Amino acid sequence: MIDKAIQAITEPRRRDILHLVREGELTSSAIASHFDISAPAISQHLKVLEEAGLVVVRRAGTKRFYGIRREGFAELMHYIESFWDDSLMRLKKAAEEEERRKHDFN
Amino acid sequence: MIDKAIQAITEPRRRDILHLVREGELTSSAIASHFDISAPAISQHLKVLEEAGLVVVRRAGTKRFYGIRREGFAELMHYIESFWDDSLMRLKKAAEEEERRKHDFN
DNA sequence: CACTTAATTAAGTGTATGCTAAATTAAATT
DNA sequence: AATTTAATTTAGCATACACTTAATTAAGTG
Repeated sequence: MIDKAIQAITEPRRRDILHLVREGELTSSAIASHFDISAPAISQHLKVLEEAGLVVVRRAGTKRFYGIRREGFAELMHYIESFWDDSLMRLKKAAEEEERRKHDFN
Repeated sequence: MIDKAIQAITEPRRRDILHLVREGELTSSAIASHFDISAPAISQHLKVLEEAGLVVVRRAGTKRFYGIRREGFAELMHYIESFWDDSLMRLKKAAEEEERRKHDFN
């Protein structure tokens, strides 16, 4: 799932879509009106975002309202964080090691 | 830069490379030995990661040591966080609103 | 039940991207 | 200076992906 989420946010227009729906639910056509690409193109992007777990759909009659899915972003953040945390810890240890060596030589 | 960083972590092999160098600096060939693709392919991936600001190179003789660049991941995290925070705040407000309505009706 | 509205799925096309093998760069060794 | 080692750049190819238009689905509405 994390793979799909990362894949999904690669495309700049999909990130733009996420920025739009972050403000609140929007229909497919409302989203499309903000771009100069066709409605099907938007629909395809929304499908990718949905499959990545970054948006959710709520159907109401012929309309479909798209909104952000928090859990998806949480997963994404944790993934990035894992790199951050590990490398941070390693750097911390390296710094401490360096500090220790300094004391030994002086 | 954030665009390049996101673009960079899209490719699964590049994420694998990041996992490897997260443990500590590695040469291009050391990294290549973990994969079944050619050395040039790895080199190209490393270039993408470097241009995205996610790794740094340290040259030593004919060798080049690749290591993680924390700042790059920090940027990435902040970007993801921005979606998270905004939508979280919105949901918090929505929950409070719901709570208020409950009280009004009971 | 035909028609409109909202959206998606399908088919086809051009560009971007990851791979390979071959050529090239650059530093160290003999 | 020639050779070896480490890595990159180049050129070419195959696939993935974002778009388009046309066709299809599905839920109201006259």
